[in-house]
Amino acid sequence: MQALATKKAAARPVKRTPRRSVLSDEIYEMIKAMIFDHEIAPGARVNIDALAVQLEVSQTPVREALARLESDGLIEKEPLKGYRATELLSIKQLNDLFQFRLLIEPWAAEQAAKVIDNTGKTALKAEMQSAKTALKFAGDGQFQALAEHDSRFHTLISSISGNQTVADFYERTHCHLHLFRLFMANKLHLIDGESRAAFVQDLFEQYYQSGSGQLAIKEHDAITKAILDQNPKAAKAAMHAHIESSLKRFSPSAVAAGK
Amino acid sequence: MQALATKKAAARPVKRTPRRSVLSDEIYEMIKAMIFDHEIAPGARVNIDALAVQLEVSQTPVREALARLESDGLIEKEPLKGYRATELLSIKQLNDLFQFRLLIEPWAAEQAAKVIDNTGKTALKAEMQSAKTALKFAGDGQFQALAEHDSRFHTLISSISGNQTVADFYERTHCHLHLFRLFMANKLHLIDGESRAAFVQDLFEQYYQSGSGQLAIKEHDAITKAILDQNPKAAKAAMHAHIESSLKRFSPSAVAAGK
DNA sequence: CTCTAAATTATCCTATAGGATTTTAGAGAT
DNA sequence: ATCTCTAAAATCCTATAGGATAATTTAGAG
Repeated sequence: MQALATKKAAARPVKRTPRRSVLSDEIYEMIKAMIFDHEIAPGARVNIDALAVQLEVSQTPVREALARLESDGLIEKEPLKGYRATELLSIKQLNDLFQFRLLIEPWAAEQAAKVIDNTGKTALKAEMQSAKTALKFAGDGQFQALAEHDSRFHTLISSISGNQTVADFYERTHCHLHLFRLFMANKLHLIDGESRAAFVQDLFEQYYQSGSGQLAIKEHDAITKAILDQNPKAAKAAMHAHIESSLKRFSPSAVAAGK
Repeated sequence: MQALATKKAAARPVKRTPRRSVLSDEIYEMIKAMIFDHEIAPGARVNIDALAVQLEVSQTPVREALARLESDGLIEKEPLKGYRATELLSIKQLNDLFQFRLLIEPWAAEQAAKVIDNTGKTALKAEMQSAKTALKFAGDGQFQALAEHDSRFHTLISSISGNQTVADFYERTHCHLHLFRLFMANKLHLIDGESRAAFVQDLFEQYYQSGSGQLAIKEHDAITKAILDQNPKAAKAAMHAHIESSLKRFSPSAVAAGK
Protein backbone atom coordinates (compact mmCIF):
# COMPACT_ATOMS: atom_id res chain seq x y z
CA MET A 1 0.00 0.00 0.00
CA GLN A 2 2.89 2.32 0.65
CA ALA A 3 5.26 1.04 -1.94
CA LEU A 4 5.61 4.39 -3.61
CA ALA A 5 5.85 6.25 -0.35
CA THR A 6 8.74 4.26 0.96
CA LYS A 7 10.47 4.60 -2.38
CA LYS A 8 10.36 8.34 -2.01
CA ALA A 9 11.27 8.09 1.65
CA ALA A 10 8.31 10.26 2.54
CA ALA A 11 9.62 13.78 2.17
CA ARG A 12 8.80 15.69 5.30
CA PRO A 13 5.83 17.94 5.91
CA VAL A 14 6.63 20.38 3.16
CA LYS A 15 4.74 23.26 4.68
CA ARG A 16 3.19 24.43 1.48
CA THR A 17 3.07 28.13 0.80
CA PRO A 18 -0.29 29.86 1.41
CA ARG A 19 -1.50 28.22 -1.76
CA ARG A 20 -2.59 30.50 -4.52
CA SER A 21 -4.51 27.98 -6.57
CA VAL A 22 -6.58 24.95 -5.80
CA LEU A 23 -4.79 21.84 -4.78
CA SER A 24 -6.74 19.45 -6.95
CA ASP A 25 -5.74 21.45 -10.02
CA GLU A 26 -2.10 21.20 -9.09
CA ILE A 27 -2.49 17.49 -8.56
CA TYR A 28 -4.19 17.19 -11.92
CA GLU A 29 -1.23 18.82 -13.62
CA MET A 30 1.21 16.74 -11.63
CA ILE A 31 -0.40 13.47 -12.59
CA LYS A 32 -0.61 14.55 -16.20
CA ALA A 33 3.08 15.33 -16.07
CA MET A 34 3.74 11.92 -14.56
CA ILE A 35 1.96 10.29 -17.48
CA PHE A 36 3.85 12.49 -19.88
CA ASP A 37 7.15 11.49 -18.32
CA HIS A 38 6.31 7.82 -18.33
CA GLU A 39 6.60 7.88 -14.57
CA ILE A 40 3.21 6.29 -14.86
CA ALA A 41 3.65 3.85 -17.70
CA PRO A 42 0.94 3.22 -20.27
CA GLY A 43 -1.42 0.59 -18.97
CA ALA A 44 -0.01 0.76 -15.47
CA ARG A 45 -2.38 0.67 -12.58
CA VAL A 46 -2.76 3.83 -10.56
CA ASN A 47 -3.22 3.30 -6.88
CA ILE A 48 -5.05 6.19 -5.32
CA ASP A 49 -3.66 5.53 -1.89
CA ALA A 50 -0.08 5.34 -3.04
CA LEU A 51 -0.43 8.40 -5.25
CA ALA A 52 -1.88 10.41 -2.40
CA VAL A 53 0.97 9.43 -0.13
CA GLN A 54 3.57 10.12 -2.79
CA LEU A 55 2.21 13.57 -3.59
CA GLU A 56 1.65 14.25 0.08
CA VAL A 57 -2.00 15.06 -0.15
CA SER A 58 -5.14 13.27 0.84
CA GLN A 59 -7.18 11.11 -1.46
CA THR A 60 -9.76 13.76 -2.24
CA PRO A 61 -7.76 15.91 -4.67
CA VAL A 62 -6.27 12.79 -6.23
CA ARG A 63 -9.73 11.44 -6.89
CA GLU A 64 -10.86 14.67 -8.51
CA ALA A 65 -7.78 14.78 -10.66
CA LEU A 66 -8.23 11.20 -11.79
CA ALA A 67 -11.87 11.79 -12.60
CA ARG A 68 -10.89 14.66 -14.86
CA LEU A 69 -8.10 12.68 -16.44
CA GLU A 70 -10.59 9.96 -17.18
CA SER A 71 -12.74 12.47 -19.03
CA ASP A 72 -9.63 13.45 -20.92
CA GLY A 73 -9.06 9.88 -21.97
CA LEU A 74 -5.67 9.71 -20.31
CA ILE A 75 -6.81 7.47 -17.49
CA GLU A 76 -9.32 4.66 -17.53
CA LYS A 77 -11.48 3.48 -14.72
CA GLU A 78 -12.61 -0.08 -14.23
CA PRO A 79 -15.37 -0.02 -11.67
CA LEU A 80 -14.39 -1.70 -8.46
CA LYS A 81 -10.97 -2.44 -9.81
CA GLY A 82 -9.35 0.93 -9.94
CA TYR A 83 -7.73 3.37 -12.29
CA ARG A 84 -5.03 2.74 -14.84
CA ALA A 85 -3.23 4.81 -17.42
CA THR A 86 -4.63 4.29 -20.89
CA GLU A 87 -2.67 2.15 -23.24
CA LEU A 88 -0.66 3.73 -25.99
CA LEU A 89 -2.40 4.67 -29.17
CA SER A 90 -2.67 1.84 -31.63
CA ILE A 91 -1.83 2.44 -35.26
CA LYS A 92 -5.49 2.77 -36.00
CA GLN A 93 -6.07 5.20 -33.18
CA LEU A 94 -3.12 7.24 -34.35
CA ASN A 95 -4.60 7.44 -37.82
CA ASP A 96 -7.98 8.31 -36.36
CA LEU A 97 -6.46 11.09 -34.34
CA PHE A 98 -4.71 12.56 -37.34
CA GLN A 99 -7.83 12.25 -39.44
CA PHE A 100 -9.63 14.24 -36.78
CA ARG A 101 -6.94 16.86 -36.86
CA LEU A 102 -7.24 17.02 -40.64
CA LEU A 103 -10.90 17.85 -40.22
CA ILE A 104 -10.28 20.58 -37.69
CA GLU A 105 -6.96 22.25 -38.14
CA PRO A 106 -6.87 23.10 -41.84
CA TRP A 107 -10.21 24.80 -41.36
CA ALA A 108 -8.86 26.61 -38.32
CA ALA A 109 -5.84 27.83 -40.29
CA GLU A 110 -8.05 28.97 -43.14
CA GLN A 111 -10.30 30.80 -40.73
CA ALA A 112 -7.37 32.30 -38.91
CA ALA A 113 -6.09 33.74 -42.17
CA LYS A 114 -9.47 35.33 -42.75
CA VAL A 115 -10.05 36.93 -39.40
CA ILE A 116 -6.62 37.54 -37.90
CA ASP A 117 -6.05 40.98 -36.47
CA ASN A 118 -2.92 42.81 -35.40
CA THR A 119 -2.94 41.26 -31.97
CA GLY A 120 -3.02 37.83 -33.52
CA LYS A 121 -0.30 38.66 -36.00
CA THR A 122 1.93 39.88 -33.23
CA ALA A 123 1.34 36.77 -31.20
CA LEU A 124 2.02 34.50 -34.14
CA LYS A 125 5.21 36.27 -35.08
CA ALA A 126 6.35 36.22 -31.49
CA GLU A 127 5.72 32.50 -31.20
CA MET A 128 7.73 31.70 -34.30
CA GLN A 129 10.49 34.07 -33.30
CA SER A 130 10.84 32.70 -29.80
CA ALA A 131 10.85 29.16 -31.10
CA LYS A 132 13.68 29.89 -33.49
CA THR A 133 15.65 31.72 -30.88
CA ALA A 134 15.22 28.88 -28.42
CA LEU A 135 16.37 26.37 -31.01
CA LYS A 136 19.48 28.33 -31.85
CA PHE A 137 20.74 27.85 -28.37
CA ALA A 138 20.24 24.17 -28.91
CA GLY A 139 21.63 22.21 -26.04
CA ASP A 140 19.66 20.15 -23.63
CA GLY A 141 16.54 22.25 -23.74
CA GLN A 142 16.05 22.03 -27.47
CA PHE A 143 14.01 18.93 -27.21
CA GLN A 144 11.53 20.37 -24.79
CA ALA A 145 11.50 23.72 -26.51
CA LEU A 146 10.42 22.15 -29.77
CA ALA A 147 7.68 20.07 -28.25
CA GLU A 148 6.29 23.02 -26.35
CA HIS A 149 6.47 25.30 -29.33
CA ASP A 150 4.64 22.78 -31.46
CA SER A 151 1.88 22.54 -28.92
CA ARG A 152 1.61 26.30 -28.48
CA PHE A 153 1.67 26.93 -32.21
CA HIS A 154 -1.26 24.68 -33.02
CA THR A 155 -3.19 25.90 -30.02
CA LEU A 156 -2.56 29.49 -31.02
CA ILE A 157 -3.92 29.01 -34.52
CA SER A 158 -7.00 27.29 -33.16
CA SER A 159 -7.65 30.23 -30.92
CA ILE A 160 -6.98 32.82 -33.61
CA SER A 161 -9.61 31.11 -35.72
CA GLY A 162 -12.09 32.65 -33.33
CA ASN A 163 -14.09 29.47 -32.85
CA GLN A 164 -13.84 28.65 -29.17
CA THR A 165 -15.47 25.26 -29.59
CA VAL A 166 -12.88 24.21 -32.11
CA ALA A 167 -10.08 25.54 -29.95
CA ASP A 168 -11.36 23.69 -26.90
CA PHE A 169 -11.68 20.44 -28.75
CA TYR A 170 -8.26 20.71 -30.23
CA GLU A 171 -6.87 21.21 -26.75
CA ARG A 172 -8.64 18.13 -25.57
CA THR A 173 -7.05 15.92 -28.17
CA HIS A 174 -3.91 16.07 -26.08
CA CYS A 175 -2.36 14.96 -29.29
CA HIS A 176 1.09 16.10 -28.34
CA LEU A 177 0.91 14.10 -25.20
CA HIS A 178 -0.23 11.04 -27.08
CA LEU A 179 2.42 11.41 -29.70
CA PHE A 180 5.05 11.89 -27.11
CA ARG A 181 4.07 8.83 -25.15
CA LEU A 182 3.94 6.76 -28.28
CA PHE A 183 7.18 8.04 -29.58
CA MET A 184 8.98 7.42 -26.36
CA ALA A 185 7.56 3.98 -25.87
CA ASN A 186 8.52 2.88 -29.37
CA LYS A 187 12.11 3.49 -28.56
CA LEU A 188 12.55 3.31 -24.85
CA HIS A 189 12.23 -0.40 -24.51
CA LEU A 190 15.52 -0.64 -26.32
CA ILE A 191 17.27 1.47 -23.79
CA ASP A 192 17.62 1.63 -20.08
CA GLY A 193 18.79 3.69 -17.20
CA GLU A 194 21.32 6.43 -17.61
CA SER A 195 21.47 6.66 -21.36
CA ARG A 196 17.74 7.27 -21.66
CA ALA A 197 17.81 11.01 -21.56
CA ALA A 198 20.39 11.34 -24.27
CA PHE A 199 18.63 8.90 -26.55
CA VAL A 200 15.30 10.55 -26.11
CA GLN A 201 16.75 13.87 -27.04
CA ASP A 202 18.36 12.52 -30.16
CA LEU A 203 15.20 10.82 -31.25
CA PHE A 204 13.12 13.84 -30.64
CA GLU A 205 15.35 16.02 -32.68
CA GLN A 206 15.10 13.50 -35.42
CA TYR A 207 11.33 13.53 -35.22
CA TYR A 208 10.91 17.23 -35.25
CA GLN A 209 13.78 18.09 -37.50
CA SER A 210 13.91 15.13 -39.80
CA GLY A 211 17.65 15.03 -39.94
CA SER A 212 19.02 18.50 -40.17
CA GLY A 213 16.17 20.12 -42.01
CA GLN A 214 14.10 21.34 -39.08
CA LEU A 215 11.16 20.28 -41.13
CA ALA A 216 8.51 21.00 -38.57
CA ILE A 217 9.68 24.55 -38.18
CA LYS A 218 9.81 25.07 -41.91
CA GLU A 219 6.27 23.86 -42.22
CA HIS A 220 5.21 26.09 -39.39
CA ASP A 221 6.85 28.93 -41.25
CA ALA A 222 4.84 28.21 -44.34
CA ILE A 223 1.61 28.16 -42.37
CA THR A 224 2.55 31.34 -40.55
CA LYS A 225 3.36 33.14 -43.77
CA ALA A 226 0.05 32.20 -45.34
CA ILE A 227 -1.88 33.36 -42.30
CA LEU A 228 0.04 36.62 -42.03
CA ASP A 229 -0.57 37.20 -45.72
CA GLN A 230 -4.22 36.55 -45.01
CA ASN A 231 -4.28 33.92 -47.70
CA PRO A 232 -6.89 31.44 -46.46
CA LYS A 233 -6.51 28.85 -49.19
CA ALA A 234 -2.76 28.71 -48.78
CA ALA A 235 -3.06 28.49 -45.02
CA LYS A 236 -5.46 25.62 -45.26
CA ALA A 237 -3.28 23.76 -47.71
CA ALA A 238 -0.16 24.36 -45.67
CA MET A 239 -1.75 23.08 -42.52
CA HIS A 240 -3.08 20.04 -44.28
CA ALA A 241 0.34 19.24 -45.68
CA HIS A 242 1.93 19.79 -42.31
CA ILE A 243 -0.33 17.36 -40.51
CA GLU A 244 0.08 14.69 -43.14
CA SER A 245 3.80 15.22 -43.13
CA SER A 246 3.81 15.03 -39.38
CA LEU A 247 2.03 11.72 -39.35
CA LYS A 248 4.40 10.37 -41.93
CA ARG A 249 7.42 11.61 -40.07
CA PHE A 250 6.13 10.19 -36.89
CA SER A 251 5.30 6.78 -38.10
CA PRO A 252 5.64 5.83 -41.75
CA SER A 253 4.11 2.46 -41.03
CA ALA A 254 0.98 4.10 -39.72
CA VAL A 255 0.37 5.80 -43.02
CA ALA A 256 0.70 2.59 -44.91
CA ALA A 257 -1.44 0.62 -42.50
CA GLY A 258 -4.03 3.34 -42.56
CA LYS A 259 -4.85 2.79 -46.19
CA MET B 1 -26.58 24.96 3.41
CA GLN B 2 -29.48 22.63 2.97
CA ALA B 3 -31.56 24.77 0.74
CA LEU B 4 -31.86 22.16 -1.97
CA ALA B 5 -32.51 19.37 0.45
CA THR B 6 -35.38 21.07 2.16
CA LYS B 7 -36.80 22.24 -1.10
CA LYS B 8 -37.12 18.67 -2.28
CA ALA B 9 -38.40 17.57 1.10
CA ALA B 10 -35.70 14.93 1.25
CA ALA B 11 -36.76 12.13 -1.06
CA ARG B 12 -37.13 8.96 0.92
CA PRO B 13 -34.34 6.71 2.13
CA VAL B 14 -34.05 4.97 -1.18
CA LYS B 15 -32.42 1.81 0.12
CA ARG B 16 -30.26 1.26 -2.88
CA THR B 17 -30.01 -2.25 -4.28
CA PRO B 18 -26.71 -4.08 -3.77
CA ARG B 19 -25.40 -1.69 -6.37
CA ARG B 20 -24.23 -3.13 -9.62
CA SER B 21 -22.40 -0.10 -10.87
CA VAL B 22 -20.32 2.57 -9.27
CA LEU B 23 -21.99 5.25 -7.26
CA SER B 24 -20.03 8.15 -8.62
CA ASP B 25 -21.12 7.22 -12.14
CA GLU B 26 -24.73 7.21 -11.09
CA ILE B 27 -24.30 10.56 -9.46
CA TYR B 28 -22.65 11.88 -12.60
CA GLU B 29 -25.66 10.88 -14.65
CA MET B 30 -28.04 12.25 -12.05
CA ILE B 31 -26.40 15.64 -11.98
CA LYS B 32 -26.29 15.75 -15.75
CA ALA B 33 -29.99 14.98 -15.77
CA MET B 34 -30.57 17.76 -13.28
CA ILE B 35 -28.82 20.18 -15.57
CA PHE B 36 -30.80 18.85 -18.48
CA ASP B 37 -34.05 19.34 -16.60
CA HIS B 38 -33.15 22.84 -15.51
CA GLU B 39 -33.38 21.61 -11.95
CA ILE B 40 -29.98 23.17 -11.80
CA ALA B 41 -30.46 26.38 -13.71
CA PRO B 42 -27.80 27.78 -16.03
CA GLY B 43 -25.37 29.87 -14.04
CA ALA B 44 -26.70 28.62 -10.73
CA ARG B 45 -24.26 27.77 -8.02
CA VAL B 46 -23.87 24.15 -7.13
CA ASN B 47 -23.32 23.47 -3.49
CA ILE B 48 -21.51 20.21 -2.92
CA ASP B 49 -22.87 19.80 0.55
CA ALA B 50 -26.46 20.38 -0.41
CA LEU B 51 -26.18 18.16 -3.45
CA ALA B 52 -24.74 15.36 -1.39
CA VAL B 53 -27.55 15.64 1.11
CA GLN B 54 -30.18 15.81 -1.60
CA LEU B 55 -28.87 12.77 -3.44
CA GLU B 56 -28.26 10.98 -0.18
CA VAL B 57 -24.62 10.24 -0.74
CA SER B 58 -21.43 11.63 0.70
CA GLN B 59 -19.39 14.42 -0.83
CA THR B 60 -16.86 12.13 -2.40
CA PRO B 61 -18.93 10.84 -5.35
CA VAL B 62 -20.40 14.29 -5.85
CA ARG B 63 -16.93 15.75 -6.12
CA GLU B 64 -15.87 13.18 -8.69
CA ALA B 65 -19.00 13.76 -10.71
CA LEU B 66 -18.52 17.52 -10.70
CA ALA B 67 -14.92 17.18 -11.74
CA ARG B 68 -15.99 15.14 -14.75
CA LEU B 69 -18.78 17.54 -15.58
CA GLU B 70 -16.27 20.33 -15.51
CA SER B 71 -14.21 18.50 -18.10
CA ASP B 72 -17.39 18.17 -20.12
CA GLY B 73 -17.93 21.90 -20.01
CA LEU B 74 -21.27 21.59 -18.27
CA ILE B 75 -20.02 22.81 -14.93
CA GLU B 76 -17.48 25.49 -14.17
CA LYS B 77 -15.25 25.76 -11.19
CA GLU B 78 -14.12 29.00 -9.67
CA PRO B 79 -11.26 28.23 -7.34
CA LEU B 80 -12.18 28.80 -3.75
CA LYS B 81 -15.64 29.89 -4.70
CA GLY B 82 -17.23 26.68 -5.77
CA TYR B 83 -18.94 25.11 -8.73
CA ARG B 84 -21.68 26.52 -10.88
CA ALA B 85 -23.57 25.35 -13.93
CA THR B 86 -22.25 26.91 -17.11
CA GLU B 87 -24.25 29.67 -18.65
CA LEU B 88 -26.33 29.01 -21.69
CA LEU B 89 -24.69 29.11 -25.05
CA SER B 90 -24.47 32.55 -26.53
CA ILE B 91 -25.41 33.09 -30.14
CA LYS B 92 -21.78 33.00 -31.04
CA GLN B 93 -21.15 29.82 -29.12
CA LEU B 94 -24.11 28.22 -30.79
CA ASN B 95 -22.72 29.11 -34.17
CA ASP B 96 -19.31 27.85 -33.15
CA LEU B 97 -20.79 24.57 -32.03
CA PHE B 98 -22.62 24.08 -35.30
CA GLN B 99 -19.56 25.03 -37.26
CA PHE B 100 -17.70 22.33 -35.39
CA ARG B 101 -20.41 19.85 -36.20
CA LEU B 102 -20.20 20.87 -39.85
CA LEU B 103 -16.53 19.97 -39.80
CA ILE B 104 -17.10 16.59 -38.22
CA GLU B 105 -20.44 15.12 -39.08
CA PRO B 106 -20.61 15.46 -42.87
CA TRP B 107 -17.27 13.71 -43.01
CA ALA B 108 -18.56 11.03 -40.63
CA ALA B 109 -21.63 10.48 -42.81
CA GLU B 110 -19.48 10.28 -45.92
CA GLN B 111 -17.19 7.80 -44.26
CA ALA B 112 -20.09 5.79 -42.91
CA ALA B 113 -21.44 5.42 -46.44
CA LYS B 114 -18.08 4.11 -47.54
CA VAL B 115 -17.45 1.55 -44.86
CA ILE B 116 -20.83 0.51 -43.56
CA ASP B 117 -21.41 -3.22 -43.23
CA ASN B 118 -24.54 -5.29 -42.70
CA THR B 119 -24.45 -4.86 -38.96
CA GLY B 120 -24.37 -1.12 -39.40
CA LYS B 121 -27.16 -1.16 -41.96
CA THR B 122 -29.33 -3.19 -39.65
CA ALA B 123 -28.69 -0.82 -36.76
CA LEU B 124 -29.41 2.23 -38.86
CA LYS B 125 -32.65 0.82 -40.23
CA ALA B 126 -33.70 -0.23 -36.76
CA GLU B 127 -33.06 3.23 -35.37
CA MET B 128 -35.12 4.93 -38.04
CA GLN B 129 -37.87 2.36 -37.74
CA SER B 130 -38.15 2.59 -34.00
CA ALA B 131 -38.17 6.36 -34.15
CA LYS B 132 -41.05 6.40 -36.60
CA THR B 133 -42.98 3.86 -34.62
CA ALA B 134 -42.49 5.80 -31.44
CA LEU B 135 -43.68 8.98 -33.11
CA LYS B 136 -46.83 7.38 -34.44
CA PHE B 137 -47.99 6.77 -30.93
CA ALA B 138 -47.48 10.44 -30.33
CA GLY B 139 -48.84 11.45 -26.97
CA ASP B 140 -46.79 12.64 -24.07
CA GLY B 141 -43.69 10.69 -24.86
CA GLN B 142 -43.27 12.02 -28.36
CA PHE B 143 -41.21 14.89 -27.21
CA GLN B 144 -38.69 12.79 -25.41
CA ALA B 145 -38.69 10.11 -28.07
CA LEU B 146 -37.68 12.63 -30.71
CA ALA B 147 -34.91 14.15 -28.68
CA GLU B 148 -33.48 10.78 -27.82
CA HIS B 149 -33.72 9.53 -31.35
CA ASP B 150 -31.93 12.57 -32.65
CA SER B 151 -29.12 12.05 -30.22
CA ARG B 152 -28.83 8.33 -30.95
CA PHE B 153 -28.99 8.87 -34.70
CA HIS B 154 -26.08 11.24 -34.84
CA THR B 155 -24.08 9.17 -32.41
CA LEU B 156 -24.72 6.06 -34.45
CA ILE B 157 -23.44 7.59 -37.64
CA SER B 158 -20.33 8.81 -35.91
CA SER B 159 -19.64 5.33 -34.69
CA ILE B 160 -20.38 3.69 -38.04
CA SER B 161 -17.79 5.97 -39.57
CA GLY B 162 -15.25 3.79 -37.83
CA ASN B 163 -13.23 6.64 -36.45
CA GLN B 164 -13.38 6.32 -32.70
CA THR B 165 -11.72 9.66 -32.11
CA VAL B 166 -14.36 11.45 -34.11
CA ALA B 167 -17.15 9.52 -32.39
CA ASP B 168 -15.77 10.34 -28.96
CA PHE B 169 -15.44 14.00 -29.73
CA TYR B 170 -18.90 14.21 -31.14
CA GLU B 171 -20.23 12.66 -27.94
CA ARG B 172 -18.39 15.22 -25.91
CA THR B 173 -20.04 18.12 -27.66
CA HIS B 174 -23.14 17.32 -25.65
CA CYS B 175 -24.77 19.34 -28.34
CA HIS B 176 -28.22 17.95 -27.71
CA LEU B 177 -27.96 18.85 -24.10
CA HIS B 178 -26.84 22.36 -24.94
CA LEU B 179 -29.55 22.81 -27.50
CA PHE B 180 -32.16 21.59 -25.15
CA ARG B 181 -31.09 23.87 -22.35
CA LEU B 182 -30.97 26.82 -24.67
CA PHE B 183 -34.28 26.03 -26.25
CA MET B 184 -35.99 25.61 -22.93
CA ALA B 185 -34.55 28.75 -21.46
CA ASN B 186 -35.60 30.85 -24.42
CA LYS B 187 -39.17 29.97 -23.75
CA LEU B 188 -39.51 29.01 -20.14
CA HIS B 189 -39.20 32.42 -18.68
CA LEU B 190 -42.51 33.20 -20.29
CA ILE B 191 -44.24 30.42 -18.49
CA ASP B 192 -44.51 29.17 -14.99
CA GLY B 193 -45.68 26.36 -12.84
CA GLU B 194 -48.22 23.84 -14.01
CA SER B 195 -48.46 24.73 -17.66
CA ARG B 196 -44.75 24.28 -18.22
CA ALA B 197 -44.83 20.66 -19.27
CA ALA B 198 -47.43 21.20 -21.93
CA PHE B 199 -45.68 24.22 -23.35
CA VAL B 200 -42.37 22.47 -23.50
CA GLN B 201 -43.89 19.62 -25.40
CA ASP B 202 -45.53 21.91 -27.91
CA LEU B 203 -42.37 23.83 -28.47
CA PHE B 204 -40.29 20.77 -28.91
CA GLU B 205 -42.62 19.37 -31.49
CA GLN B 206 -42.39 22.66 -33.28
CA TYR B 207 -38.64 22.51 -33.23
CA TYR B 208 -38.26 19.00 -34.45
CA GLN B 209 -41.19 18.92 -36.80
CA SER B 210 -41.27 22.47 -38.01
CA GLY B 211 -45.02 22.66 -38.11
CA SER B 212 -46.41 19.47 -39.42
CA GLY B 213 -43.57 18.41 -41.64
CA GLN B 214 -41.53 16.33 -39.26
CA LEU B 215 -38.62 17.93 -40.95
CA ALA B 216 -35.92 16.45 -38.80
CA ILE B 217 -37.11 12.93 -39.48
CA LYS B 218 -37.30 13.59 -43.19
CA GLU B 219 -33.77 14.85 -43.19
CA HIS B 220 -32.65 11.84 -41.21
CA ASP B 221 -34.34 9.70 -43.81
CA ALA B 222 -32.39 11.33 -46.58
CA ILE B 223 -29.14 10.79 -44.76
CA THR B 224 -30.04 7.21 -43.99
CA LYS B 225 -30.92 6.47 -47.58
CA ALA B 226 -27.65 7.85 -48.86
CA ILE B 227 -25.66 5.83 -46.37
CA LEU B 228 -27.57 2.63 -47.06
CA ASP B 229 -27.03 3.21 -50.77
CA GLN B 230 -23.38 3.63 -49.98
CA ASN B 231 -23.36 6.95 -51.73
CA PRO B 232 -20.71 8.93 -49.84
CA LYS B 233 -21.15 12.24 -51.63
CA ALA B 234 -24.89 12.25 -51.12
CA ALA B 235 -24.51 11.29 -47.47
CA LYS B 236 -22.10 14.11 -46.87
CA ALA B 237 -24.32 16.63 -48.58
CA ALA B 238 -27.42 15.43 -46.77
CA MET B 239 -25.75 15.67 -43.39
CA HIS B 240 -24.43 19.11 -44.18
CA ALA B 241 -27.86 20.29 -45.18
CA HIS B 242 -29.41 18.74 -42.11
CA ILE B 243 -27.10 20.50 -39.70
CA GLU B 244 -27.56 23.84 -41.38
CA SER B 245 -31.26 23.35 -41.44
CA SER B 246 -31.21 22.37 -37.81
CA LEU B 247 -29.39 25.52 -36.81
CA LYS B 248 -31.82 27.60 -38.80
CA ARG B 249 -34.81 25.84 -37.33
CA PHE B 250 -33.45 26.19 -33.89
CA SER B 251 -32.62 29.83 -33.97
CA PRO B 252 -33.02 31.86 -37.15
CA SER B 253 -31.45 34.82 -35.46
CA ALA B 254 -28.30 32.84 -34.80
CA VAL B 255 -27.78 32.28 -38.49
CA ALA B 256 -28.12 35.94 -39.25
CA ALA B 257 -25.94 37.07 -36.39
CA GLY B 258 -23.34 34.54 -37.33
CA LYS B 259 -22.56 36.21 -40.60
C1' DC C 1 -22.82 57.83 2.59
C1' DT C 2 -18.12 55.61 2.34
C1' DC C 3 -14.55 52.95 4.01
C1' DT C 4 -12.34 49.76 7.25
C1' DA C 5 -12.52 45.78 10.41
C1' DA C 6 -14.55 42.00 12.60
C1' DA C 7 -17.74 38.08 12.30
C1' DT C 8 -19.92 34.79 9.62
C1' DT C 9 -20.18 31.64 5.96
C1' DA C 10 -18.57 28.36 2.61
C1' DT C 11 -15.22 25.82 0.24
C1' DC C 12 -11.50 22.90 0.19
C1' DC C 13 -8.76 19.63 2.27
C1' DT C 14 -7.55 16.18 5.71
C1' DA C 15 -8.07 12.06 8.30
C1' DT C 16 -9.88 7.82 9.30
C1' DA C 17 -12.93 3.94 9.48
C1' DG C 18 -15.56 0.37 7.53
C1' DG C 19 -18.12 -2.23 3.76
C1' DA C 20 -17.70 -4.50 -0.79
C1' DT C 21 -15.19 -6.76 -4.26
C1' DT C 22 -11.38 -8.76 -6.36
C1' DT C 23 -7.16 -11.10 -6.04
C1' DT C 24 -4.01 -14.19 -4.03
C1' DA C 25 -2.66 -18.30 -1.49
C1' DG C 26 -3.15 -22.82 0.02
C1' DA C 27 -5.43 -27.31 1.03
C1' DG C 28 -7.64 -31.11 -0.74
C1' DA C 29 -9.49 -34.00 -4.58
C1' DT C 30 -9.17 -35.89 -9.16
C1' DA D 1 0.61 -32.42 -11.68
C1' DT D 2 -3.65 -29.99 -12.44
C1' DC D 3 -7.89 -28.38 -10.96
C1' DT D 4 -11.44 -26.68 -7.63
C1' DC D 5 -12.87 -24.59 -3.71
C1' DT D 6 -12.35 -21.95 0.58
C1' DA D 7 -9.94 -18.43 3.45
C1' DA D 8 -7.15 -14.41 3.83
C1' DA D 9 -5.27 -10.21 2.08
C1' DA D 10 -5.24 -6.26 -0.66
C1' DT D 11 -7.65 -2.70 -2.88
C1' DC D 12 -11.17 0.21 -4.04
C1' DC D 13 -15.13 2.80 -2.77
C1' DT D 14 -17.98 5.13 0.42
C1' DA D 15 -19.01 7.74 4.52
C1' DT D 16 -18.45 11.27 8.03
C1' DA D 17 -16.53 14.77 10.87
C1' DG D 18 -13.69 18.50 11.59
C1' DG D 19 -10.05 22.11 10.70
C1' DA D 20 -7.72 25.77 7.70
C1' DT D 21 -8.23 29.31 4.63
C1' DA D 22 -10.52 32.42 1.60
C1' DA D 23 -14.83 34.96 0.48
C1' DT D 24 -18.74 37.36 2.02
C1' DT D 25 -21.49 39.82 4.97
C1' DT D 26 -22.29 42.71 8.75
C1' DA D 27 -21.24 46.35 11.92
C1' DG D 28 -19.20 50.53 13.21
C1' DA D 29 -16.35 54.77 12.72
C1' DG D 30 -15.41 58.69 10.18
